[in-house]
Amino acid sequence: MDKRRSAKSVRSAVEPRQGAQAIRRALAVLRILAAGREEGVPLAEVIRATALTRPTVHRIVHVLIEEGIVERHGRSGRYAIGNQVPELALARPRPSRLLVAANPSLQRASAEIGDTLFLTVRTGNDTLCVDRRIGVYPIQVLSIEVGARRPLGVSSAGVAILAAMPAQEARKIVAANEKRFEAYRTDVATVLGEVTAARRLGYGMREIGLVQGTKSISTWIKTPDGQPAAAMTVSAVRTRLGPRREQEVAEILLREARIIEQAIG
Amino acid sequence: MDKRRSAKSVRSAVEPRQGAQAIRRALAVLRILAAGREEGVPLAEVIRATALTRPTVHRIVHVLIEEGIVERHGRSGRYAIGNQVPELALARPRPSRLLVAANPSLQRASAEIGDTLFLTVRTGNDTLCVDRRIGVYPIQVLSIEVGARRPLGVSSAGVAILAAMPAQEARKIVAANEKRFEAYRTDVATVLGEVTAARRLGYGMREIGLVQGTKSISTWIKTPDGQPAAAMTVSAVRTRLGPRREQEVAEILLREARIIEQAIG
DNA sequence: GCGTTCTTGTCCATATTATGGACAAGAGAC
DNA sequence: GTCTCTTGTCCATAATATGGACAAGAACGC
Repeated sequence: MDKRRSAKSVRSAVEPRQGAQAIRRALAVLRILAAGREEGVPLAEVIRATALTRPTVHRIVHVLIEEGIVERHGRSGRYAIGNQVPELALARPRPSRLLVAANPSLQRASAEIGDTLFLTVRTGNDTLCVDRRIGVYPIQVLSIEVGARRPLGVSSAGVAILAAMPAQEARKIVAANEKRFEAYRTDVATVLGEVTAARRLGYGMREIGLVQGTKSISTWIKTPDGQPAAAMTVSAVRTRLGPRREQEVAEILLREARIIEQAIG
Repeated sequence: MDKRRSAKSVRSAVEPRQGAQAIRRALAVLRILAAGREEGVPLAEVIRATALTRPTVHRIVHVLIEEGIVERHGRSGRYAIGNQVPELALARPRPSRLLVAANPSLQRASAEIGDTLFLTVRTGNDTLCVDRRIGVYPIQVLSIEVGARRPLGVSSAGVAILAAMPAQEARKIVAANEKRFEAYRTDVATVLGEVTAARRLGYGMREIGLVQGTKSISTWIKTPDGQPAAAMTVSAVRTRLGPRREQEVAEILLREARIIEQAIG
């Protein structure tokens, strides 16, 4: 408790504000629910993912239902993000600067590559798909949709974003997501290995994508202050991304990532 | 405290869940911030509008900033809805059912009337503009944008929505908004008078719109269970909405409102 | 310059609030 | 029937969030 006093002058950067445990917990719950999209998430999984106790999660979720922030699905009893969240979101200008800046690059790269392209941002300890372009090639990986949210580290976009940040910060995020990795059949060590490999390679890559038989390549996009802002990903059936083509695709993605960085600078 | 026990069996409908004061307060703050759109709201106004104390609002707002839910604008120091809210909103399917159902009616009415058309929903104690169609007439009321949020009662859409609900419930909402009416130079008595007039007339009307020199006409749209779901509004410069044309416009709005009610039923 | 009136930010003793262990009850599986 | 999964609830208690009081800064007038 004396720590608080001594750190007074640098608090904003260093020390989390106190006196709002409940609010922080409610937000943690909301973020887990957001990962469940329309179908929602059963209570037990929220408890697991947040490491909170049953009564606490139960209370939070039900208060949020009363407030319209969370909805409960009739038959399944799963909890999901409610109507009022997009209503609050209308207060912000849309589309975001990043989306505007990335648009031409996505257009260009999609035409050039022909496979599905994703734009993914970091939000807290998650990755969030914010844009998608379908290519011209007849076989496309469509399983990841705009709004898809996963723990940072389980997708190639997540690996790329982690690779673009200071190693220590990346380790902290990966550690925080440990409990959630189980559901994706991975673990802290595997993810950190992939991140290191991505740093060496200059881009993120997954031989085995989240979808069976697919392969993904991701480049990171940094803000002027060096923080990773987003990742640009190509996903395709594995046979379409052999070593030679991997090289080609990576070069296009790297080129466009630099262009987007200029645009948001 | 003994009340809680006796009401046990009907709690879900009657009694608000306890043990989450902080979360409820944080949401109240967020809703006020949402009304400030991009420009945001100064802290003092949040304190006024929520009737919370300064330290409480300050703490809530700054925790929400740390969590990315709220942003603070550089020069003005105002607080606004942050980036992470639309990110959470991506978890929901867009566009909403109402928007889909109302689309053809808005199209048709807009072409027929020629003035600006708004679709407005109720969210808590607020009205929220969720769609807008610009007409063909050269003078258009454009000051109200998608995302605009006001206390229920200050706009003709709000009056229409209040008129469509049980009188007692409407009174409760109007009373809850009392503190926020000042900023719009109105009060509880005036609003209740307008609501009564709207009930008699069958639609909401404001001779003096929120924008100087404009007039608005609104019809309500109800869900199958009789709850008001939205309002459909025409705004125009006052001279364009004389008694005869008011009648015409109201009839078109009433016709389309019934069609939308069928579509969402 | 100095006072006045705004604003935002902070401290800390305190009472209220949120917490979680323990238990209950319901739904499936076998 | 039992076992195992889920969700929901109670209530004594500790910890949390609260708000009165104060500080400090900004903008204005003179």
